[in-house]
Amino acid sequence: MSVILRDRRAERYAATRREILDAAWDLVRSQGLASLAMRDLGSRVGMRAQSLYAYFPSKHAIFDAMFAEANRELLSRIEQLPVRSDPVAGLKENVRCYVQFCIEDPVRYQLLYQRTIPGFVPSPESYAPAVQVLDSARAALAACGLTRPRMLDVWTAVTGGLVAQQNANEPGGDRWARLIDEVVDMFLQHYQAKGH
Amino acid sequence: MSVILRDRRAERYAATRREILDAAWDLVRSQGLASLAMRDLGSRVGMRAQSLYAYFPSKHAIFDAMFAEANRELLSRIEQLPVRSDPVAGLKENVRCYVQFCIEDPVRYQLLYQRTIPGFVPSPESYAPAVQVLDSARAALAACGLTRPRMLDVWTAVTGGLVAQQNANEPGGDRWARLIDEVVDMFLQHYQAKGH
DNA sequence: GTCTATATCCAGATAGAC
DNA sequence: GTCTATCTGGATATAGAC
Repeated sequence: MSVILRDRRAERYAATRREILDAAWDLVRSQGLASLAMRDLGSRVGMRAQSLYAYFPSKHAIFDAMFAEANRELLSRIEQLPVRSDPVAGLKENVRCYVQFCIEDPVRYQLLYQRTIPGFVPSPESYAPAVQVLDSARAALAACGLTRPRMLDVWTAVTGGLVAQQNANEPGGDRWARLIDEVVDMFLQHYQAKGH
Repeated sequence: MSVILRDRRAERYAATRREILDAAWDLVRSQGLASLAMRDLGSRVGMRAQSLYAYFPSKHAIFDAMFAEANRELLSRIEQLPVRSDPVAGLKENVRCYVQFCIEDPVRYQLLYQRTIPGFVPSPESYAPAVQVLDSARAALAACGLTRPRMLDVWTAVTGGLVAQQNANEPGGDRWARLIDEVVDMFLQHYQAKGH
């Protein structure tokens, strides 16, 4: 009778991949996205650069895995937000979660939202969670009675603008992030008024 | 008696610098900022890469000259806007000018507002006009009775957000740019109301 | 001011032994 | 799965002749 065994080899393989990705995050955070080099990455995990190719077929594949990982992390946080009976509270929680995620790691933000790596295009699978994140914002707005596409565009501009200014001008600070409530109030007062 | 002669040599030198910068703009627009290479640039103007060093001491110096040029261009456009008796009209004209400048050339936007070139830091002289541009926004807001620093931060977030979304998601389009009036109205209705 | 020649260094990726 | 060895190509920048 056959027994089910853990695949120790696969486990070790996955653990090494995990280790490589962690090292890659460390490196890009300290030296910048564009400066990630296979050699540095290899030596960080105790390998020659060439050996990394046993785990990832290319450097862009590493970026793609990081891109997917970051998107999944954001989606996971959004999905774990408590359900609010007050839709405005829900909307504020949604945007707070998004802004916090974007400003707590400017390099991750750069990878996800600014396309600055020559030749890197994320795969559709890696990009997919971002669509769900946008859907969550759409749903949060709809719960507040705001369903027009234009309103979602203004919403992404306003919230994305806070994050962009924060990361560009004062990374690590909160000069723009602390304006969230004020900006959401401004938005809601405008669009929840009659006439829209 | 001495006569004043044109310095033909200096004129030629300046013209060649001008030609190099124009070629650099062409190249980064078609291939991306990060892909600008001295060889490509040289061959675009009919030189070896090494000869470019007679005109610019380094590649970063070329980026710095482009950075300065773009900032001066924006400031020049802002300063040439007609004076408006209606401060709201003045504010809208200011932001329209800014947004138009940012979206008509996404690569220039990337150079000015996203720091993505490893090691490149603009010189203070090149950066200076950007301060005056921000001052013009501050003045336009003040003319509308909005003088608190927080209001300027919200303003830069809102207008910067429109530009960031436009360039990131639909470069060359106007899906966010056409929301300017609506967003300015939202902003003014909020901050020109009593209580601020 | 432009050239050739070169220095120096780096990159991503592959082949094949073990 | 990791290594050595290597391929191939890229880069910025300098030296010195003309």
